[in-house]
Amino acid sequence: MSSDNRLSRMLHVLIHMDQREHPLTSDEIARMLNTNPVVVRRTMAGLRDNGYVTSEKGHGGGWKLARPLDQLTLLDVYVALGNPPVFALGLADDDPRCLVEQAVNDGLNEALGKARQLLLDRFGKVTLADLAADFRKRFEAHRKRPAKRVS
Amino acid sequence: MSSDNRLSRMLHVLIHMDQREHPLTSDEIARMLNTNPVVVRRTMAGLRDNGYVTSEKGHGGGWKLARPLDQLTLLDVYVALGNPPVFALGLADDDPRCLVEQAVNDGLNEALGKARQLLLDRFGKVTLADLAADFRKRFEAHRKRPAKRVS
DNA sequence: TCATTTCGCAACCCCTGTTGTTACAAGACG
DNA sequence: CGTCTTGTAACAACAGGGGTTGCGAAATGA
Repeated sequence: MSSDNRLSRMLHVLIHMDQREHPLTSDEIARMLNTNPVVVRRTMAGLRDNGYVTSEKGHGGGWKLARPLDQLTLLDVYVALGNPPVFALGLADDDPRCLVEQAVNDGLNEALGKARQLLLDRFGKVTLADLAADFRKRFEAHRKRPAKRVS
Repeated sequence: MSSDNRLSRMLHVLIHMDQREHPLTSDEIARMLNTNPVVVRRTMAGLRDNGYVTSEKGHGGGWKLARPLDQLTLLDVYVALGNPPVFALGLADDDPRCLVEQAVNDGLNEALGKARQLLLDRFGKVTLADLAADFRKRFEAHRKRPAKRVS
């Protein structure tokens, strides 16, 4: 597992939750994600703390969406996960004495900062409803052409 | 180690190499980077294989720049390091059957792809000479005002 | 009341990739 | 030949996401 899949997984789950009436249990979600319920609870905890989903214990319990998908952006979910690092690339020393390294840091920071900003701006503009709409389009196409296309 | 510091380190070293006449040994470089010579050789190997630096054994040996800094971009160095992953974020499944997950992947891939492209485009436009020029500016400023400024 | 369902959470191990370290071979120079 | 220096293999250290087990607590239903 080289990379952090939490955002991807949470988006996936949230859209499924919107498609269903009843709450989803951690166990059901775990099967969707090919993982196990503890990982699900651990990851969803941030979304719960931010009020995007609610969890209920006992019979008939599980996870429910707390707001419509068009009021939830990818950025909201990303932030709810605790702003995990975007880049695998980093600086050798954040506050170096060497003037050469300071110049290098500034050059890299400018490029990384711009890329990060572009990414997060985009995340902030895309709602989960946008992704769900894309899903519905695929679903319609799939009904008409259920055979596998191998391009 | 949360992130990959090789690019940052190599940029740092290459600019120092340009400031000096004689070859730099792995040992000297290691001291600059607060690491040890084996790490230096391992990391510089990619730059050597791409012809950006040369290495010589024995007395008076070490590492030398093989081309001027204005003919070396950050992208060149990045690629010479083997195109390491840019993002710490990734998809749960690269080729999912679930249509919801496909929609999520497309949404994320678009945002990540654009950010990656912006970053690498920028890397391709900045030469090591640009960073060196920034260093020289800092150096001049430092000579006039050597006292620490704490903002 | 009691059993069952379900979340909450701590504690641990596993995996992957960078970094650090030791050891040794091989080439270059005096 | 002796020393300097790179080249490389092998392995430990470390960090962070992910997986697993175990147990507690709350809600439900009989």
